[in-house]
Amino acid sequence: MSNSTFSDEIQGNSFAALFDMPTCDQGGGGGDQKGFMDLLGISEYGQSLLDWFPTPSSTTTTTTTATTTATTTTTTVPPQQQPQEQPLPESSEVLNTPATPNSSSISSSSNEAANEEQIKAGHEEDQDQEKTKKQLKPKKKNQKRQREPRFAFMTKSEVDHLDDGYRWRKYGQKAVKNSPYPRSYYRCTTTGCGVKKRVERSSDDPSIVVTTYEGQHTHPSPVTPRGSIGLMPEATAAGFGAMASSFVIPQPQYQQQHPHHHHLQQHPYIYSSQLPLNISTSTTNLNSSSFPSFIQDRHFGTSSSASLLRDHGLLQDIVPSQMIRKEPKEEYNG
DNA sequence: CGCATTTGACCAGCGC
DNA sequence: GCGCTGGTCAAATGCG
Repeated sequence: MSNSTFSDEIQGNSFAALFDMPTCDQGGGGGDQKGFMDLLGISEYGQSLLDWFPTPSSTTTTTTTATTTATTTTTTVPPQQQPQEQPLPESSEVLNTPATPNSSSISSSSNEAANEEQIKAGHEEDQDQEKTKKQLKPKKKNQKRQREPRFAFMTKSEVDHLDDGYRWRKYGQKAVKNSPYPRSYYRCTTTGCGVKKRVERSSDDPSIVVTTYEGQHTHPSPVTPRGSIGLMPEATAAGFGAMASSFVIPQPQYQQQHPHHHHLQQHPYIYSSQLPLNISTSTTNLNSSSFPSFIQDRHFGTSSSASLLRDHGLLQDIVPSQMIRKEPKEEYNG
């Protein structure tokens, strides 16, 4: 079931957050009506939070600290919550994430590097071998297919495929076991960029879309999202409802090299996979230690935090994966 | 015409 | 070894 899939990553230590997307996309919101969410998640590599979402400004170290220090409060989801326990093939990587911040950072970094190498090599190989007409990828049997670091996030949206500023090409769709909703596979269309993402709906709550990114873009976002959130920081801080255009995945390198990519700064919520998932839907908790302080520091600042706190309703949509999985059942059953 | 999507087939990994 | 499932490929099709 799709549940197991997400929860795999979620349990493993990937982060999960739920956002209530404004449904402007349906109502003729005009423009890039794709549901927008500004939450960024990190999965297996706690440290990679930085890699994925480095602080655009100068608070990088803050993020690092917050990410690593939070490791003690990892929330694990009791297996029995899953109607069907399944082996977690994907999560194997996720779950194997080193528990120690340091090791995670190191392994993560090395992994990334290694992965990149492999990706490049793989691409060349593929292009050669693929030309041999679907001779069926002579994948290396010796070593398991290496997966890139992934992170998943949940979005409450009517739109399956969120516009994140990059161009994606759908290359597959599969029915998900125990889920009425199919899973779609996308690949970044940019040459040489092997980033992939999967999009599927939660079987528990159809309104929730789970997007899993795999790999890192090797290029800047080709598309400057309209409504560039970066142009309306206040609106962003004020809440998701005000944001309309797209979900932007920041690219570390380019972000730093191209500070004009303001929209990349629009990530009010960054969850470390190792942060407590029991972030209550209550905004109170957002203010407490259970909510990564760096998030506020980085993205909201003091004034923004105030705005944040005012957005009680919107923030309530950020719920831990546990709740996402449990609540619907209760609701539906009750 | 070029690009994106759809969709059936195929392969790899894993559990039994 | 077999079957199941996830992931990928690529031809066919659709769309601007």
